Amino acid sequence: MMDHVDMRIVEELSKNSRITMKELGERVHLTGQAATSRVAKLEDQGIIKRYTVDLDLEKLGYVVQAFINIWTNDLSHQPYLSFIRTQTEYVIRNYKISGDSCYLLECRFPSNKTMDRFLVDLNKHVNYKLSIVIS
Amino acid sequence: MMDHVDMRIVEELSKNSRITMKELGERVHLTGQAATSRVAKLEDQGIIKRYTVDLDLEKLGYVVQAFINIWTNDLSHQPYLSFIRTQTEYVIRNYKISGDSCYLLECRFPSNKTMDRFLVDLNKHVNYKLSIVIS
DNA sequence: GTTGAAAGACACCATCC
DNA sequence: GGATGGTGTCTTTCAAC
Repeated sequence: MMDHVDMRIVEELSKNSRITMKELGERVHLTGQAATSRVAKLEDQGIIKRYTVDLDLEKLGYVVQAFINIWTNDLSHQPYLSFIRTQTEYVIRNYKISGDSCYLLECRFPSNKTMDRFLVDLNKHVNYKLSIVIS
Repeated sequence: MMDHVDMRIVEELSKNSRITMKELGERVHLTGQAATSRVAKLEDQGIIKRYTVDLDLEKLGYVVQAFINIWTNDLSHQPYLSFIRTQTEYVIRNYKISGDSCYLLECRFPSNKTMDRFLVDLNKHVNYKLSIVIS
């Protein structure tokens, strides 16, 4: 499926996904057209899911970043899962994990005040342990 | 600094960073030139850090994804920090966090065997608690 | 921030190896 | 699978408003 050239392509696109296909081709010693068709295949296979940007969350006004471990004794996790689906502004990702806790929730908040409000609401559904990201 | 149009631009580029400036302009009701200059400003301000891709790690052969909480009693964290800098293939991100543990390490591995080797080496520098990502 | 026009670069197509 | 050549589109850089 993936050969070394595909690996190099994925690597280069991770570094800068807005380069032209011609430029990408040169970096992996291919013509632009060959690069284009390989990238199209990677997209079709779902290996490349989407093209996106790395943003500076602090500069965007999200001053607080946090990881929140989630515990719940309920057999159904639906109340929790429904709740976080309503909080897309603050929730970056929600991982189901093995180990002590049930989920690991990655969040960002514009202030401690909004985080506090979020945690109060979260606490209606589950127990949690908060870890603030320092760097 | 950031107005609503800039917010919309960042939003659209998050969804697809490979659209043309003309297309981006249309989506936020601007001309291509105006979109280009706004994006250039966002890049200069460091709000847009880089253009990248979302990859399917499983399809790339990284079958195991894990979060690892790190504890250390050493005053200097340098041995640990030096170690993870040598493990760029497996380490996605390393967060310094508040709370119980010192760091939260996000990793991916092509197999349980490679993860085990990593953990054995990691254990020479710090104590850890492993959480495997299920979904 | 918009419009318009120029040159250059790129993407996409079919065709070929 | 990859390379070549032609056409239409986009980008870039001016200008003036």
